[in-house]
Amino acid sequence: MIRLSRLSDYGIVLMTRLAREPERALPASVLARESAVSPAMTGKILKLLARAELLVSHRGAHGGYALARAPERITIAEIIEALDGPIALTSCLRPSAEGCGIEALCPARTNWQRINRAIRDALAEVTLAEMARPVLEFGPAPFVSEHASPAVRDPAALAGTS
Amino acid sequence: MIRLSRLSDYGIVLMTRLAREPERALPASVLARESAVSPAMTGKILKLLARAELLVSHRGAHGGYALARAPERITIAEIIEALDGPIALTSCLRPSAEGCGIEALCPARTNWQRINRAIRDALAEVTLAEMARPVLEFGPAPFVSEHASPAVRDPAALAGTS
DNA sequence: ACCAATTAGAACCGGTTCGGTTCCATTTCA
DNA sequence: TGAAATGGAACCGAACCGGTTCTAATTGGT
Ligand code: FES
Ligand code: FES
Repeated sequence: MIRLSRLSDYGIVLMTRLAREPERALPASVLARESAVSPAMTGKILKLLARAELLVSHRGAHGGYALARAPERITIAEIIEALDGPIALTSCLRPSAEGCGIEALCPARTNWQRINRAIRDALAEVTLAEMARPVLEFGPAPFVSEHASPAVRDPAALAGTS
Repeated sequence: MIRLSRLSDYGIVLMTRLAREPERALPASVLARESAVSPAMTGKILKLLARAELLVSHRGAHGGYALARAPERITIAEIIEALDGPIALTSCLRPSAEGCGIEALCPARTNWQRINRAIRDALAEVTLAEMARPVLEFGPAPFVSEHASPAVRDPAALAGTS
């Protein structure tokens, strides 16, 4: 049903958290805690995002991750592509996949591309900055979401360490 | 990676085939053959589409399926929703799913909705008629596509029974 | 009346994917 | 040198999903 992989889901949440304090580097552990994503998953995801150069990492004690660019210049599409590979609805459209040999014949092809492009554009138009922008006007909301590993669903996280 | 389920993929192909001759009812068997989708899958899909009232079915000998409305009035979004349920990227947004209890708090929520809406709109703006519109100008293209069950990939289908 | 064609609907099955974890190596700072 | 981090890979189990099969109900033709 056109679903987003959990990886991307969590990834967006984590990035959103980072977008609240650009420049500042946070270790995976606190990102995990404050975003209610399991530490293991968090690690995996941050590593991927760093490899994709959406994050810069600093190793060693007092290390951590920080956004590689300003939140306004990072799009949801980029995050998804970093974590789940290129955005392509059908296997036919996936770049290197052996997938489809008869593109030249298939009458549906360019139409698929139209749909694909539409979705890609939609995702590319939402920036991290927009996602981070709090919805409620009475102060910054606590950073907790169901976009969280099933386990970590204890309200303790609500304490808001930020 | 934001992928479309095979069910919807095939479904769109089948619907596209039907859109070439609206009004006319075709039995599942010939739809399967001409669209290069396995007969079993075809049956399953058509039943779902009929139940969703996108198709009208006629039982018994000389039965078959026909579009319930004009191709211009059927959107890709409808087809996908008929086959794979409501279009919702994250589990939080899925209607009845127990999913998320803290929507009121989650700062990301309305932002997710924005993304979701964007995609939905993109899909709702492409009609079957547009999909059916052949791309090449030299005559109607043969109806074969990789949007087909792995098995049925024999070029025999190219014979074009239409 | 009967048979063949066809849809309706459900149950079932095997495989792939993916969410999630764990382990070890490497880097950095105190 | 040791604690705190990230880097990277391998691994596992389970849910999902593509795909099949079987039986019942309906309809038209002979
Ligand atoms: S937690 Fe449900 S919308 Fe974010
Ligand atoms: S067959 Fe590959 S695009 Fe349709």
